[in-house]
Amino acid sequence: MKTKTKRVTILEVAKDAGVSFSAVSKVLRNAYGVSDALRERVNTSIKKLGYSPNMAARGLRGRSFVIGVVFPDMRNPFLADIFTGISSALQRTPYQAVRGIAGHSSETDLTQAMIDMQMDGIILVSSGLSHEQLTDSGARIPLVIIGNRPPAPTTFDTVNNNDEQSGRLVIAHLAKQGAKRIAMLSLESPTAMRMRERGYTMGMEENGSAHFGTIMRAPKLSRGLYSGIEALLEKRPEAVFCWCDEVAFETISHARANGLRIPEDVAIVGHDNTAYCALDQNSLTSVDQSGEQIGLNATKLLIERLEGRRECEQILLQPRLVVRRSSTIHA
Amino acid sequence: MKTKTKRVTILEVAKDAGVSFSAVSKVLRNAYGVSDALRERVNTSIKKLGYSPNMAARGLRGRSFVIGVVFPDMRNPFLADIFTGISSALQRTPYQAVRGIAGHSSETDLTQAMIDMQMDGIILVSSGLSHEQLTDSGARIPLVIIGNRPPAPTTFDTVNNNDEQSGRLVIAHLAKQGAKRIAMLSLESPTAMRMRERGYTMGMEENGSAHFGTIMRAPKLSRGLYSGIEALLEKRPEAVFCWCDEVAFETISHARANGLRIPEDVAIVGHDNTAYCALDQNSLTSVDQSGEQIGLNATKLLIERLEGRRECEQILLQPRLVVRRSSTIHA
DNA sequence: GCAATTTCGTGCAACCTTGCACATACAAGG
DNA sequence: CCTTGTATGTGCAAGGTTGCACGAAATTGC
Repeated sequence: MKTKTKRVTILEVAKDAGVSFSAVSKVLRNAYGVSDALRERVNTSIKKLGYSPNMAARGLRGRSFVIGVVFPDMRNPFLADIFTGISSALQRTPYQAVRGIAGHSSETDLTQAMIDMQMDGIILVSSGLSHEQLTDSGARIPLVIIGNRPPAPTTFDTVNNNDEQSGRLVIAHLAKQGAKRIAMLSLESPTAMRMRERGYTMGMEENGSAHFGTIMRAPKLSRGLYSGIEALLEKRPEAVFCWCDEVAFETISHARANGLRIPEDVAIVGHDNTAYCALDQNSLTSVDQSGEQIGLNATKLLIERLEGRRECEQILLQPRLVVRRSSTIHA
Repeated sequence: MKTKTKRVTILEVAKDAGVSFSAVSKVLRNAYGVSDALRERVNTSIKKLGYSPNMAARGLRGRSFVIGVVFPDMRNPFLADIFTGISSALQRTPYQAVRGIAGHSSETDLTQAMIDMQMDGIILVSSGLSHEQLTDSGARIPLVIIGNRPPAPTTFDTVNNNDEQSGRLVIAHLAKQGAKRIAMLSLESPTAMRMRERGYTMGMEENGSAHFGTIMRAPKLSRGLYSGIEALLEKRPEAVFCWCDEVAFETISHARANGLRIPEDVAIVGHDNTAYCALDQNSLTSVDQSGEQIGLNATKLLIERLEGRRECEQILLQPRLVVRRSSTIHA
């Protein structure tokens, strides 16, 4: 009953094919010095026995061909877009992706765990880690950071949306429609938010309404925000710029519950242009930062790193505003 | 420049502590036969050198203490609830969780990859694999299935919502309000959906409106559904029961866009009671199947398995209807 | 005080793979 | 026919850990 089905190893394949196990290894790695005949024979045996290499053993010796992706949570659908990009970039490569979610275990723990599992490299999304911690991690393992733009990284690559531009786009759009009292709901942690706030502030200054510069920060994406939104709406802003769509949806909900019309009483703008924005009940204006592009680029950078690049690289992508009813004050 | 910072190994810890490396291993595994003094000394060295065991090497020999979780996609927030449950169940155990997303790579590939990575066990969520495939996988590695209820599993455990009950709850609720023409939007793949459909059908029969039993199935959660929803709404059902909240939100969007009032013209009910249901713009009636409980139970079962249990176990959780405005026809 | 038992540590094989150094065979060049 | 070269395959160490078998010392029993 306890048929703990022994794994088929490279050795058994070798025996079956009647060659040395080194030869099998060569075929697997398609290394130099194997005749077509041998390759054929080995491949047949592999298929016959249903062999697949043990990643742990492989990782112990050289590369594991597994890369880790660390997300801050799994509730934000924008992260799904990023992952789509990562997956498709990995499509024609020998690499596999594995994901971890911070939030429960800490980000440092998770990163360490991934190093322990012999991952070849890590993509860290919207990390709350300090510049110092990132530098440290980057020294230990090839690292690409998404959504966090420290001044001058020396040990890792970054891919970011131009968050400053995001903020300015939104404010410019709202200002053009006459809005002056524009509030922002932001987030404490990733430094990308600081950039977005900067864009907001600059936009407000250009707009001549710097006096209303109201930024409210939450520690992280969570339900607890509600009370903050309540308080914010009581100040009666003409518009609210939310750091992500999910918060914007909540803001819409709250505005409606308080009898405010959208966009007449309060215009609302989100960020990320996730799928739900297009739903009629939301019809949310949002800044599109193609998550897929971001994921794609990050993966490209990481693979380049793994192939040997040593200098750091930074990619900045340009956002694009998608206007919908939630901010179309004058229809 | 290429300071590929060598990992600290168990050997260096041993040297630092002035003991054999086997002794260090004993401390790590807190095995029998270590004095407090030695334990102390080793732990100090571990901390001093910042040592952490190499999981790959560990996995090569015995258990890796990593379990894999396979999700069908990462867009459904209900999965986040499940993961929360899994994480908290893992909290006080030595196990770590790692996640993979099917959809790009196939589920079988992913499962195989996890076996290759020496994971100790796997939790498979809403898998589309056949009973046969599951049985096969279960024979190779400890396996718990969530959201898929094959007749009589022999090699794996299952945790499920009572989906039949879900369907009946919904129909009973709608029927009580006088609805007769109730449609259902379902999904092809996991067998759990068949159960939910069964509940719907039984409910419709009890309700005396079996003649309208309209079930529309999509291959998987995706945008493409839209056309199907259009067609369905044209049949003018009094209510639509959607297999998950996301589809319900889309249905709401479509109904609104077509000038239908909710719930007067068409009532809408979702499933999973995800966070967005409570938003004012959705206010979606939904069946609550505590994802957290499901994740918790699945993890418990898996750990029991890893600790040696051999008989299969099946857990069935009872759902609960949460009524909101989207189905409150007579306010 | 000697044997028996317990407690604490050490030695070493095994896990499965990679990748280099090496052996063999066969062809071509002189 | 011997030398050199190339193509193909084999042998083996190494990688970091676990866990068992085994010594050595300390404790106990009588």
